[in-house]
Amino acid sequence: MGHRELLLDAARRLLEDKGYAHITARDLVAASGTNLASIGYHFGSKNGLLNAALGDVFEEWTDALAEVALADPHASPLQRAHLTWATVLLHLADKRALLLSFVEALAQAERDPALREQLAEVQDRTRTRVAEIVATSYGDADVHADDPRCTAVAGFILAVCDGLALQWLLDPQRSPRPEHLLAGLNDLVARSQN
Amino acid sequence: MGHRELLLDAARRLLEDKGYAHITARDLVAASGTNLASIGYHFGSKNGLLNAALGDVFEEWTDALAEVALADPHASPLQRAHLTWATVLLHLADKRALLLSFVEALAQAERDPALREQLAEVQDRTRTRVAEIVATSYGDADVHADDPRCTAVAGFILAVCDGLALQWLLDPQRSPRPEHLLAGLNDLVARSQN
DNA sequence: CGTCCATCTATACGGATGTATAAATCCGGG
DNA sequence: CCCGGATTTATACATCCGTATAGATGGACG
Repeated sequence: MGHRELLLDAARRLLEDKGYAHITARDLVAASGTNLASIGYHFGSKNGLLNAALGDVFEEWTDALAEVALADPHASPLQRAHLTWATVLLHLADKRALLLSFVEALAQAERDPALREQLAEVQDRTRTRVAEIVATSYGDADVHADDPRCTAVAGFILAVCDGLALQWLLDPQRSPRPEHLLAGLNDLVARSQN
Repeated sequence: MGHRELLLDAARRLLEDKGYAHITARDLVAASGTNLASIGYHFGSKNGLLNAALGDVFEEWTDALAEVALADPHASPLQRAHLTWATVLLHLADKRALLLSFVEALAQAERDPALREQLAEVQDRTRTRVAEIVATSYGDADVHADDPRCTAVAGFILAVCDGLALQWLLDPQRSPRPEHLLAGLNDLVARSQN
């Protein structure tokens, strides 16, 4: 394996247990057994390397979620949403540093257009994907993923995912539990129909 | 005004238009017309100063939101939620750097227990406050803010707020619009009742 | 007026970091 | 075998940052 692959691997490992912002070029060298200058040679800069690695990890994470949401082909949209939220919360504990990496990257993206573009693209792809799942669960061939109803539901589900993760990051103890979310949602809608 | 107040003011100003992470001690000195050593003298450290300022700004922001949510005493919970989401999205454009400061602070909080404690406390207070509003709109004297139904709804509303803000930060163009959220929510629940 | 404490000033220190440079090494092809 | 481009190595550089230190200043008070 060349230094390129070694560095990419090390970056992924570090992202998953040290976060993004506090990884130094020398950390990457130590974890990969390569050389300081190889970072610049293969990736242009430290951030170039980190961002390349981050994209991969991010994508895998959303892949895993999509798989869960699709597990039961007969689930209703709400059931899928609930399942997704529950899964997010369930796996959060293992992925704390990774989640932190996303948050740090999000902050960093404000000053790094390339990174921002990359993250936005992943986000958009995720939204589209969720919209597709929603469309499928309509069971109506005329309803496609780009139907406003589907994108709306997708945006909503993902907003809850993001918000959940954020609240959990700050205070796991008091963060909402999935069944409460579902109850809250039902209650919210029920009360407005009186 | 002593250096203490000058620094606090400068910190708030910088937080609102430069974010958190990239403020240097020398920025604070320049913006306040004080002295490098005054930071240490009055606040112990640069982060001490920044965190003190951040707490204030954060609190004002949630105050403003609560006021909006309470504007119409006859609104249903869902109407309040919708109004809150719409308001968040509406004001986001003015508060971009501030929102970024929160995200950066959230990342920083992982390595700064005092900051984390402080942010978690504000979050908790906010959640309680929203729960109180929800309880009020039940119009039932037996339902209090600590009723699970209220805290559940509150957690849910805030999760959506957070998620919305996050998506908007990354990509304002394609972030969900409040009316779509509402439509998505209704659709989600309606479809699950078939 | 003189003392003393709080506050303010100017500067130095120590350290860490990302990147560039130049030399060494490797390896495939002629 | 040997050449040359690709890669790897070792190190130097330049910069920036947070904080500590030591002394100046100012004003309240006896």
